Amino acid sequence: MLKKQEIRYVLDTMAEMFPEAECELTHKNAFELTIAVVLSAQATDALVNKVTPGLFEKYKKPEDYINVPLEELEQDIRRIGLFRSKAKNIQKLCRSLIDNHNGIVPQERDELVKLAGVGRKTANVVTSVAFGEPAIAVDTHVERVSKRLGFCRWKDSVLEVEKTLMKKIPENEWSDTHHRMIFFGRYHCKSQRPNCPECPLLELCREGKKRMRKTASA
DNA sequence: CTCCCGATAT
DNA sequence: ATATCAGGAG
Repeated sequence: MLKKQEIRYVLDTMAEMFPEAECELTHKNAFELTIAVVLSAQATDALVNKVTPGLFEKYKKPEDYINVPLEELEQDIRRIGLFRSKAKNIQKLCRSLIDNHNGIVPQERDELVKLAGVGRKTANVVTSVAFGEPAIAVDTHVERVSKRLGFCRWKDSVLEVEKTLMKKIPENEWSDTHHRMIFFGRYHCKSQRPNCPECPLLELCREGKKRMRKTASA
């Protein structure tokens, strides 16, 4: 596990590597962001960003999503994958916004997670990115980076990972480091071919050193 | 836990 | 061919 001093070094190094890390899902408001994050489950941001421009041109308000047949919405998001469940969730989500929230995306995490298709991770993204609340959304990248680097234990659940990160990182740095960890995981500490040879954190990364030994002897 | 699912990288 | 992608519902 990383020591306090090492965590400071990791955070500073990531800040140097990705100084302008931010949400890469294109959106113009909280509603579009919510839809985009729901769509992004098990899909790349790049793919979602190919679909959402046309989608947001056609569907501007919650009413627009429920005023078309489910099959039509399914076809409009088909390329992203998991399209049947996502289309259904989006229509339920929009009905709930209209019925319970005056057509507006609520700011409270407790209310956000009640929406169809919105779990803890999506709620954290929305509160953080759209409403400026400190939060650490643990997605596949944050989880992988945290475990490889030793912020937490390999067996920890995503909720445990989030709790540990919140405890070990100052609250005013949550949102920035959250995005930097995503960039670090997406572009450097990748799942399939992590760039350990050029990693400035290799010396304190147990997983990285293990991988280097493996490739050296192969 | 399984299922949902197409696009892309390896 | 297979693994992975800003996960969540049942």
